[in-house]
Amino acid sequence: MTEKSRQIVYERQAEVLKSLAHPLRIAILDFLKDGEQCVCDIAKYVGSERSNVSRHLSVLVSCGVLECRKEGLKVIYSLKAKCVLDFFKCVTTCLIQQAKDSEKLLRVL
Amino acid sequence: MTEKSRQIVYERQAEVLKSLAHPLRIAILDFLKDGEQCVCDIAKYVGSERSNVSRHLSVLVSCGVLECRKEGLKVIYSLKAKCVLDFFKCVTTCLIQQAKDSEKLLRVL
DNA sequence: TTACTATATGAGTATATAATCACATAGTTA
DNA sequence: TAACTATGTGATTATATACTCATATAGTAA
Repeated sequence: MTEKSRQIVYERQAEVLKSLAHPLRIAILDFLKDGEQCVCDIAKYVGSERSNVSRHLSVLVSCGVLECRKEGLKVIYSLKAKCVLDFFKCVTTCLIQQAKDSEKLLRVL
Repeated sequence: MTEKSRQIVYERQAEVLKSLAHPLRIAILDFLKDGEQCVCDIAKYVGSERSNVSRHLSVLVSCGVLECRKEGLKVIYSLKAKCVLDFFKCVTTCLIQQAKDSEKLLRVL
């Protein structure tokens, strides 16, 4: 792999990770892990405007994390790359470690 | 878990994922997966200014992904949450799927 | 047909993030 | 001591991202 194509891979990987790196989009994943849902129900769950949710959904679709299909008036979104759900265990490990470190620091102060 | 604390968890998870969602920081992880390194060598590897790299490193440390120690003049950074390396297999799966989908579309056009 | 519902998108604004340069600090070596 | 090296940080600017509102489109139902 050349230096240039390595850079491109890093950029594309960053795009996918960026698509996951937003509280509202994480809430969407958390909702969809239990099954497919339409935009209106997703919007209700995450507590944001439909237009905003629609845009966040399209980010996730364009990165291949979600997929969607039309069903009458509704558009039904579902998880495509289920492996992203595994990320959260590791992320939670980081957060717990951070919390422990803060605690340790507090005891020294 | 209350609705409010759920939101806070999503936000903190997003912070950690955001710390990974940058090409330069992914390059750093790629370099550090083979062992600890000082800022100057990391900067050489990723091809960016030390001051810039230093800032990116501090983002990763503050999210608990990296840790560091002083050794004389140098500061040595290393992977703390090695589990983040597992993310890249899944991310690559998304990218390959995307590429396949584009290919499929091309054949229809 | 008209009225309605679900979804998507353009434009504008606010906010967040990244890169650069200058400078500060800490440790090293002559 | 002075000169040097590695690292970190403040300030500025450029760019990217997210949210809101208005509007467009597509399908449904009266």
